[in-house]
Amino acid sequence: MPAPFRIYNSLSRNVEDFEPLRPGHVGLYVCGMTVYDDCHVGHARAMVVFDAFVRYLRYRAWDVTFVRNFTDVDDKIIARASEAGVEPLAWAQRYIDRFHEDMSSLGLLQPSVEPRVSTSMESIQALIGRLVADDHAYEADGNVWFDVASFSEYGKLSGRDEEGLSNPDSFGGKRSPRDFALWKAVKPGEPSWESPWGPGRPGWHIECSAMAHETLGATFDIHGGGLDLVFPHHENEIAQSECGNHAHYAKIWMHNGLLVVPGGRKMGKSEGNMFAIRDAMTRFPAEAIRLYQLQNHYRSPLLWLGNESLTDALAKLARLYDAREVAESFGGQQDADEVASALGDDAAAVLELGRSFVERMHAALDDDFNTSLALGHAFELARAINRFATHKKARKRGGPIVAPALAGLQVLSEALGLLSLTTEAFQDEVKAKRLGALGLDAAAVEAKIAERTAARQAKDWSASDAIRDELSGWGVEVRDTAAGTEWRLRLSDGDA
RNA sequence: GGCGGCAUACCCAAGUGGUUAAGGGAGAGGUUUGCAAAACCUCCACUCCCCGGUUCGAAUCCGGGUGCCGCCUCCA
Repeated sequence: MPAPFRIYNSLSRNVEDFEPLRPGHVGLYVCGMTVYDDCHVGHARAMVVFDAFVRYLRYRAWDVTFVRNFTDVDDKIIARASEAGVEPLAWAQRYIDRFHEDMSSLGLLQPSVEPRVSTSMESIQALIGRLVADDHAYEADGNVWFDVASFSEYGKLSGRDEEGLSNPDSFGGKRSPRDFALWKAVKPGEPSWESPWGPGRPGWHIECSAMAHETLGATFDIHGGGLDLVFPHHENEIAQSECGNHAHYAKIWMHNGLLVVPGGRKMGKSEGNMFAIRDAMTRFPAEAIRLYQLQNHYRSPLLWLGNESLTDALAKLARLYDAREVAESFGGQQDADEVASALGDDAAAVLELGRSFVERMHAALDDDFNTSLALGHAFELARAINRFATHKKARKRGGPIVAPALAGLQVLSEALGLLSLTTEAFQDEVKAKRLGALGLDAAAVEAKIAERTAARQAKDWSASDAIRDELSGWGVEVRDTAAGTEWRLRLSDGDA
C-alpha cells in the first residue's frame, strides 16, 4: 500500500486526505507551456514543484500517471511566427525542443504523456460536439461558444459570481459576456483545422479538458498548475469537462505560488522581467535551481533576486553535499549503539537523528508537500554530522554512527532530486559553470595551486600567502586539508 | 471596484490552540588552522503587522483595521 498523504485542494480550500480513484494510482494533469518563447525561472517553479511531487509520490510507491501538455496552437505563437516569417507549428516545435532541453538540463523527469493541441484535434472536436449536442455550447458565425449560463456551478473554483465573470473575447456573436470560445473560426493567414463548424482552431481552454479526458479519463485525481491559471483557465476547464463528460472533473486542484520580483510583481513575459532558465543554467548547477524552488512551501510566493537567490541556494546545497561527504569518509565496523555510547552525546545525537530522519521527512512531505520543513530537517542533520565530525575518533570509528543518516539522505535524491550527484561531480559542475562566469580556466588555477603547494612545502609562508591572495582576487578559495589542497570558487559577491 | 491569498528576526523561512517560536543565510565573538578556508561553539524574535474578542492558555481561532500580492486581459 502506498503511503497516505494530505494535500491542499484549491476547490475546497482545505487540506484533504488524498483518496485515489484507483487504489495505488495517482492521475495527475499539469498545465504546461504555451510554446512561443523560452521557459523562464517562473515557469520552472511549476515544473520543479510538480516534478518533485511526482518523484516523491513514486518514491512512496504510488503509480503516477503524469500528464503535462504543450499548447502549440495559440494567438501568441501565431503572432511570433508571423513576425519571424515561420510556420506557427514550426515555431512551436522549436520552443518545444528548447523546453525539452531546459527540462533535461534541470534534471526533470519526462511526463508519462505530453499531449499537444495540434495532435489532439479529434478529442477536442469530440468534446465540443458533445457540448453543442447538449446545448452547453452554441455556434455563431463559425465560432463555437460555451454557454456559461448552462452550468450552474460555474465559478466554484475561483469563487467568483456572475459579476466578476465577464470574458473579453468579443468576436463573432456570443450571447453573454461570460461565454468563452471553444472553437474560433479561421482568420486569413492562420493555421486551421476542418471541423463540423467550419475551418478554425480550438479556443484556449478546451484543449486541456480534451487532453485530460483522453489521457486520464473524465474524472481524475489531481489537476495542477500555476495560481495565475485559476481564472479563467481552470474555471473554464471545469465547466467544459463537467458538462461535456457528465462527470466530476479533477478531484483535487493543486496550485503553485508564483515567483515574484522585488518590486512585488510576478515574473512574466508580459512583465518584461523574465529570466530564462537556460541563462541561469550557464552559471549555476541544476540542483541549485531546484533547491531554490523547493526551499519554501509550494503554495507561497517565492521572491526572485536573480543571481543572489541562486548563489544563496548554491551555498546551502554545498553545505549539504559537504556534510554528506564528511559522513561518507568515516570508517569503522562496530555496532552503532556501542560506538555511540563510547563516543558520547554528539555521536548519539547523529545516530538518533539519522534513525528518525526518513520518518520526519515523510511526515513533512506527506503534509501538503512541505519541502521547506523537509529541507530544515536535512540541514539539522548536516549540522549534527559536522558536529560529530569534530571528534577525534569520528573518522576512524564513526561509520556505523552516520550510516542511518547517509541512508536517510537518499530521500533527498530519490524524492526531491537533490543530492543526486557525487560531491565530486557536483563540485565539477559548479567549477565548470562558474569558471566561465568568472572568466577563468581550470588549468591556470591548478598551476597556481601547484606553485603554492611547493611554497608551502618549503614553508615559505609569505610566498604561499601571496599566491592565495592572488587566487582569492580571482574568486578562488583554497582549502588545505589533510588530504591535500582543494580549491573552490567563491560563492558570494563578485558575481559575473 | 469584485474575488482569492499573504503579513514570523537584517534576509529567506517552518510552525496554524498548550514544553525554551524549526532550519538556512548574513552579522558579532570564540575554538581550530603556519596563516586562511571549511567545520564546530556562543550570541542574534520574552515575541509572531496593528486593535479588540473567544479561551485556563493563541503567532495559531473570531471580528475590525493597515500593508502587500495574485486573478478579473495572455500567463507556471
